[in-house]
Amino acid sequence: MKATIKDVAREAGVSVASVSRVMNGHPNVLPQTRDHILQVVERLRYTPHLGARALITRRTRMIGVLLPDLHGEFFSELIRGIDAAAREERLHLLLSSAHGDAAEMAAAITAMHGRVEGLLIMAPELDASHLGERLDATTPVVFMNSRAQGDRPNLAVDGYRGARAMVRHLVSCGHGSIAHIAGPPDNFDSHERLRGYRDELAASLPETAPLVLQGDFREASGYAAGAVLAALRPRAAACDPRERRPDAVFAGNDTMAIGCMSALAERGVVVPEELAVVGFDDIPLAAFVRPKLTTMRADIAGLGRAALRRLAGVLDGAGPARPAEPLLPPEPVVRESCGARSGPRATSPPG
Amino acid sequence: MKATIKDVAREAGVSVASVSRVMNGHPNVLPQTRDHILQVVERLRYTPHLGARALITRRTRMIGVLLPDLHGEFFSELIRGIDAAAREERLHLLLSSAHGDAAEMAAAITAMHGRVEGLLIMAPELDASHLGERLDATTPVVFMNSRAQGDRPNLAVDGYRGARAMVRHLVSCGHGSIAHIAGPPDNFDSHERLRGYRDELAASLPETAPLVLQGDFREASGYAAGAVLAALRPRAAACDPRERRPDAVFAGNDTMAIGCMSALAERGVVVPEELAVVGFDDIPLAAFVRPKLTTMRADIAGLGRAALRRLAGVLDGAGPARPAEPLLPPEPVVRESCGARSGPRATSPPG
DNA sequence: ATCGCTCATGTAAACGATTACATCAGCGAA
DNA sequence: TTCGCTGATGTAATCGTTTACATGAGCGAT
Repeated sequence: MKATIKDVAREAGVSVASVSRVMNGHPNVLPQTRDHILQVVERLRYTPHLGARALITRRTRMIGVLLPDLHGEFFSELIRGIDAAAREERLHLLLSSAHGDAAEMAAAITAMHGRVEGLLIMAPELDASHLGERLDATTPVVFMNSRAQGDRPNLAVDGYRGARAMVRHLVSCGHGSIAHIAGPPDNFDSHERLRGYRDELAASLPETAPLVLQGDFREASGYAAGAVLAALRPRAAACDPRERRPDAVFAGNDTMAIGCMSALAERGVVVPEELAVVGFDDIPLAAFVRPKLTTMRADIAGLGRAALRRLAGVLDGAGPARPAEPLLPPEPVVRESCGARSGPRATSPPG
Repeated sequence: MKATIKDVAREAGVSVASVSRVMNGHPNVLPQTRDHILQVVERLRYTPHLGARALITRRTRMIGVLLPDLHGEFFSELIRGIDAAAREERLHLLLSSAHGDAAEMAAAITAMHGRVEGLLIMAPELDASHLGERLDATTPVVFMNSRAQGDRPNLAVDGYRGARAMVRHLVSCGHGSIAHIAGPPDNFDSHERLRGYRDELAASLPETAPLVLQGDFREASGYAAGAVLAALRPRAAACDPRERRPDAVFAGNDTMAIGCMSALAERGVVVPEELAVVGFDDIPLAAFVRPKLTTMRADIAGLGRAALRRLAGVLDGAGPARPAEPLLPPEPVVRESCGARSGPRATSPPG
């Protein structure tokens, strides 16, 4: 059995109060007493029981992190950011991932009561709005990349503006028809990026119809979409515009973009000359595929870091002020896969 | 302030014991009493304070996960496996990542005392052996991919055998000279894979000298290594064998392999015809790069899952028996980048 | 009526810390 | 000597639970 404060007190011939005082660095304890207690602490290998301490101080310094079923680099980057900030703030992370539905998430929240001081939640499911009711008003919560939850803080990358900027960039590269590989339906990020694609397309290329391929943010779905695109008639041979392959495809994230390029390469469709491909997120790997992927940098780690800092702020009494969080603006990083460097293409050859 | 068990008891006109009993599903409570209490619980939105419960039951159902500075998909896959198993075992995860040195890790362990019932530690630093002293003998620990720590359980992917198998495969593809891109020094995994490379090279290709390029498991270091390899003289033009480019390169992990291929493609070295490239881990992306990456499947998620189950086992009294854990055997997944499909090459053209 | 049993419920002692308050020694001033 | 102050230390309440044990009601057997 592990040593408790009582063991130390008995062994040192002092009261538990004194031990507590030296453990917490309080003044008003004789140097010799302190030294003696410290020796006993060392000898007994005493470590304070943080659970017991938390019970009375009402500070656990733990925060719960609830994440959906995230994949690949997005997940690691997010955690990396959160973890780094938590370290700075001397906070600990209770991680609970892979939440399918709101019910499961509610269960996880219950499981955290009395353990955490605050919650960091990423609930990209569009129907997660009734989740706000499940959490009592007393525990501070910061959302990430979620649909607005009442007036609770919500930090998000601005997928809508990012998507519009990306489509605009493709148009400026001379691409006259642009498809989109969407992320999972009912996902907030997918939704925003799709919405941005639609709106910018309508604004910049009003004569063309949107072409949306359904994906799920994973490699394989990007691959499948790539196969579909490869099967369409190249522009030159096109007759019915509906069977014509677009000039460019904007994937909802980098992972799908890479999957898509894989399918294209396999079928001999050369990127970007025959079909430009761009992504979203700027995962580390984006710079290391061939051709290098043009994408929107989302700074996912920064998002995690900012969210945790925000939460730490309200924990320290900065208060839940400023309910409307500014959306983090993603910025374009132009590499090769968009065809920008090969110069603008002819906009629309006849026939 | 949140409702406590006392509030419920008072409100329902019963004792705290009764409330506790219904909350824990004990028998011996009148159905009508139970129903009444349940109603009050609902009305007051009472949730048991798990910290307080843990204090007396001595079961927190939390386990601490200590990870080094992991990157990319390896990290996500590992967490995914751990998390899935934890969910099954109704355990919660206290995550602490990015531990540079043993001192920082010791601090993290202290910070977990009294919160967790057991520890899952990945300490690939070779000098982490004195870490065992830091943890008292009473808390169960399971290591992952670490150098053996006394007789504590240690689950690991067999990097040594995996590396040998991979080198053997390259040889069987007809490659007569093989380089290696090593992971970070002082890392257990790097070390094992490098050792496997060396030993198998000595066994299968005794006439050739090993060529080891230093990397750090990240994309950029693989890229740098690729640049070095591209600069070497192609086999045909070779004079001094030390300046001759090898036939194949075995990267310490997939991430570096992908970085390496990126550099090669950029410099016009075609994979696998001019230089075969293989990796290790089989991250999801490995199947979606061009050419598709041949690698050793490590089942990282499976490792995490197994480690957590093992820990749950000793928690439930299965005991710390069977100290020597079998190493998980990685298996080769042959795709395109090794040149296997293009048939065996001429082993050694004259000159 | 008494005994003894079962079963629902209540009382109070833990768990391991923190901390307000009490106590007490030492000491200088009146 | 006595008072009051200061500063070190001890006592005990407290945090929100669980649970061993006590209590007491109901009831069939004697």
